[in-house]
Amino acid sequence: VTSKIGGTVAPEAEVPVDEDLAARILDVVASIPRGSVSTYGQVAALAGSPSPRLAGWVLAHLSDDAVPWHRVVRANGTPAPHLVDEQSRRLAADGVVVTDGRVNLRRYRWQPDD
DNA sequence: ATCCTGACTTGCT
DNA sequence: TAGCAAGCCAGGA
Repeated sequence: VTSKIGGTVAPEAEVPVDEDLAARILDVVASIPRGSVSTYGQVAALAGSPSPRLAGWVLAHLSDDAVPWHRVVRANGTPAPHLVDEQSRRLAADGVVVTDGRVNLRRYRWQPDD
């Protein structure tokens, strides 16, 4: 399987362990273009993560300034409760409209094929 | 070892 | 539209 992040990836061929997996997750998030958003599930799928929770965990613990974590929301378009404020501001700065703490995914969802 | 919690999803009621 | 349960992974008590 090919990933547009930076090379080829084998989701099921080999056991993707923490570091590589975490790195892939961060890469995926880092590749989300400004003005678009993605979901934990989508990020997990693209990175080959077995669980969306892991994507959340990685962002919560291993993200740095180079990672636009604010472009990742939950499957229903709502940010996690404790960061709705900050995230909403950052998204607004990206040009993403957030109404009632919610993003219209049908409109802003990231299509890796762009 | 068990139970609980957390930047989650999906499916079924 | 809303609530609930089951899966899922990492960590802490």
